[in-house]
Amino acid sequence: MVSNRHASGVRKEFPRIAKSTATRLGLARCLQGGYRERESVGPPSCTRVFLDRIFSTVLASHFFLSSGARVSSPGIELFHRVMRASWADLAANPAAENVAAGFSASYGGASGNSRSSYVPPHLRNRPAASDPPAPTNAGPVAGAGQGGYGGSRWGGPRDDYNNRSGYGGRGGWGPRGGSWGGGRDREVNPFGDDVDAEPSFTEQENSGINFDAYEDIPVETSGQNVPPPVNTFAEIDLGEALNTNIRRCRYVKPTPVQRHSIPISLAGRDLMACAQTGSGKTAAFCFPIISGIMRGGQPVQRPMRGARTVHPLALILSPTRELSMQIHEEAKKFAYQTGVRVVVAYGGAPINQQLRELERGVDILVATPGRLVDLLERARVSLQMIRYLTLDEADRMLDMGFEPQIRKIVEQMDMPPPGDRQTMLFSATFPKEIQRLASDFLSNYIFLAVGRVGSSTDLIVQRVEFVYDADKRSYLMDLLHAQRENGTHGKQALTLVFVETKKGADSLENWLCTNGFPATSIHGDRSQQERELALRSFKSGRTPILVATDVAARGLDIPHVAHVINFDLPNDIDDYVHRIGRTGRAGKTGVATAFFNENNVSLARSLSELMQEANQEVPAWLLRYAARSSYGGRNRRSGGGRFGGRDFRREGSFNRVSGGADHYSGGGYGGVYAGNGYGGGGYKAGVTSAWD
DNA sequence: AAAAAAC
Repeated sequence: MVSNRHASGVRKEFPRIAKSTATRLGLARCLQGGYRERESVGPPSCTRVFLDRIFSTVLASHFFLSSGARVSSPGIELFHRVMRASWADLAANPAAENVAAGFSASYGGASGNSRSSYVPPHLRNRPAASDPPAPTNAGPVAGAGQGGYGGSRWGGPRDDYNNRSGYGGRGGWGPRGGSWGGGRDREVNPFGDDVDAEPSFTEQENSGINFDAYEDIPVETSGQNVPPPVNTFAEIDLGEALNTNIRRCRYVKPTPVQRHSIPISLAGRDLMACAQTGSGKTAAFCFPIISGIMRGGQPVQRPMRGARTVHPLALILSPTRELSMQIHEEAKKFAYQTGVRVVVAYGGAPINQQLRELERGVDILVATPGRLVDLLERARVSLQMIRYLTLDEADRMLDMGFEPQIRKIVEQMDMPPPGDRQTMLFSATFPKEIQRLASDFLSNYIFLAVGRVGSSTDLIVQRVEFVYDADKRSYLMDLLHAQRENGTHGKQALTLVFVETKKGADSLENWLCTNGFPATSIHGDRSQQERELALRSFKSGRTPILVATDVAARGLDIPHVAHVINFDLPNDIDDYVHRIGRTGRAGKTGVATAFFNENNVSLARSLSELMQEANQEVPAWLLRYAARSSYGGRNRRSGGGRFGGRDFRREGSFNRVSGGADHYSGGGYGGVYAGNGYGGGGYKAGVTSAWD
């Protein structure tokens, strides 16, 4: 029905073709070139004028940024400052690269182990833990929160670090053993020495965070004996190899979530953390895991009886394949030359290659639930050595569709129980029910909620247009043309178009391509190959328009998304928040446009409230819809969601963290968290918290 | 009601 409306849409002059052919043809056309001139559709002129204004601002910032020109907005100014610092930082550390090269040079000679034997991390080339070789590291502050498990929690301190020869004490953080011959095991440099398709894109993405806004970021922690936050990476003793990688990633300072969560994790504590991706969340849970694995503290690695079962030490679960891939990519950077092996496993891809990767040894396994269950049932993976468990997008993972699988993995296989492992849950929203579910997995955990980086600046301009279904394509065309006509030439400024259904995504992609727009699509009915190709093509700017279902709504960090269009609004305000969070990332500005019509009245209230809190202009007609509908946009999960959900253990105390209330309702939240009038316990639909 | 997640 819905899709019929789409299908029978306005543009009769563009007859639909059989999907497969049309898509292929369209794709080919898209790949060849930019937008074709639009045929003769007269847009409402006032809309056009307005759009031109927005786009000239937003897109200008995007493009001037990449060309180094200056834009006089405070946010951009900060961005530039950070960027300069980052590059300076890199330039000041050419030594790091040399060190790496040196390691590589001594690589072959030093490692004479059998190539098939997996050397557990704690046996790999380590000097004594008490003597971290830190020539370039500012003196590590002793005891920066690592009290928990340094050596005692999982067995005594190891003194067999030095059983490898060939590395001087200082060089001890070199490559893992067991690698020789044919370069099969050579660790690929994930930092782009190898030519990547989109170097200019990836280079900046992690450094553009608006660090100067940190002081404004509100933070709430609760739990017993919360370790204090740190202000610099130098305060944390993560090890030289990890520090080198942090420099390579151009991380200058820890982000707020890192400042708080890393000491907590290093102290061995369980954690429930509210923070958006794009704020360094992946690093926040990867650093302590990698560091902890490098420190050893693991008893003897079990002999691999039954030959093929592997025993990862850490498990990171995420709800989509692409997110797992992204986490894997990130984690590989952090683990580069640390000897810690990161392997990813997800469905839709041939399992054999993943099995081979696993057989070569795995310390950190990143996975989607389905494939992991498969691997567990085949006894190719055992969880009995798991010391770290991380659920990314934990609210989604514990949602109805996923919860049974997660429970199976965490509770019904051979994973150590809470307390014997360290569990870290990351999500943006932690409604009470989800917290209650999640607490089954946790032991004496700390709750942490961190605001959005740079949220106080209005990085995302939110717009809502009333558009009937039949007019949506025409409106979309207006938007895309306005974007193009502002000098972007269809390159780099990426547009992400969300639709409700997979069918709708196919249909819209087809229509766009047929009309000369370089579009592609991603959704769950496409093959994994197609999904990955689409994402790459979008990221690289080759097809700067991506039509997506909610598979792309969460967690994906796609730099340079200038515009998110909610072609179909979601029924859930949380999903809306996740979707628009794909833009305005890393200190950049972004536009989010939503097409609203009478099918979306249930969202009216929560949407208008959300927009008001974000200091956005709310159209009068939307306010009228909102006033008419009572409980809009409410969903089963969003009870009590505010500021990423507060710690449900404190729910008894109705007060809002006296002294902290100012904190939350102050200007610092850019609205999404701010000034919510939703007193404790009560819940109104629109109050979502963090953005991811 | 839809989407996601194994083969």
